[in-house]
Amino acid sequence: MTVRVTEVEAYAGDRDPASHAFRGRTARNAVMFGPPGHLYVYFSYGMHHAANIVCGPEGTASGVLVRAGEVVEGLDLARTRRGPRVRDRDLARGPGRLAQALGLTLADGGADVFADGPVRLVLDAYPVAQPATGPRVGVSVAADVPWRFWVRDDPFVSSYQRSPRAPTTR
DNA sequence: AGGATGATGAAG
DNA sequence: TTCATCATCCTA
Repeated sequence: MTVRVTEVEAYAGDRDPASHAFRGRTARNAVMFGPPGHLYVYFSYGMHHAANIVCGPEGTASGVLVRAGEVVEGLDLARTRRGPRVRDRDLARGPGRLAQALGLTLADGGADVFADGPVRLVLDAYPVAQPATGPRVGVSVAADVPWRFWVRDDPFVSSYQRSPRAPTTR
């Protein structure tokens, strides 16, 4: 299966209160402290997996959450994994959906995305000249940091930034 | 608008 | 050993 990534979020390890690695190394986030190019998969809300790619040098614990993409090859497999009622546009639109389409689970954590394995990251010089940026999804802390990046006007990005919830007074 | 559902980690 | 907290998605 091939997925064109359309949306990502950056997490800056110990300097980023929104990062899983902010409070130091644990069994779950240990991969993030390792060398870059490896998969950090976590399980959230009791039902969804989400995939990150470790991107800092060893010991730095930064990562990129792959939030959405377009399944451009292997649609049948993606449809099988996601279910018959899912529209093609929604096959990998969202972190949990993308992980499910790729068949990723906790067992895939630590995999090297630049080596032979369950997932491979290919840099094909796809030009994203002016990516849109904005605050990250679901993080209440460090909401001022625009570390979410997506392909502008691409239908295969998750829908949150289209309907940014108005600043609620609380 | 709200419920599901389980790993995780901090507290006790 | 509990318990609140989630870098969410689905159904209503």
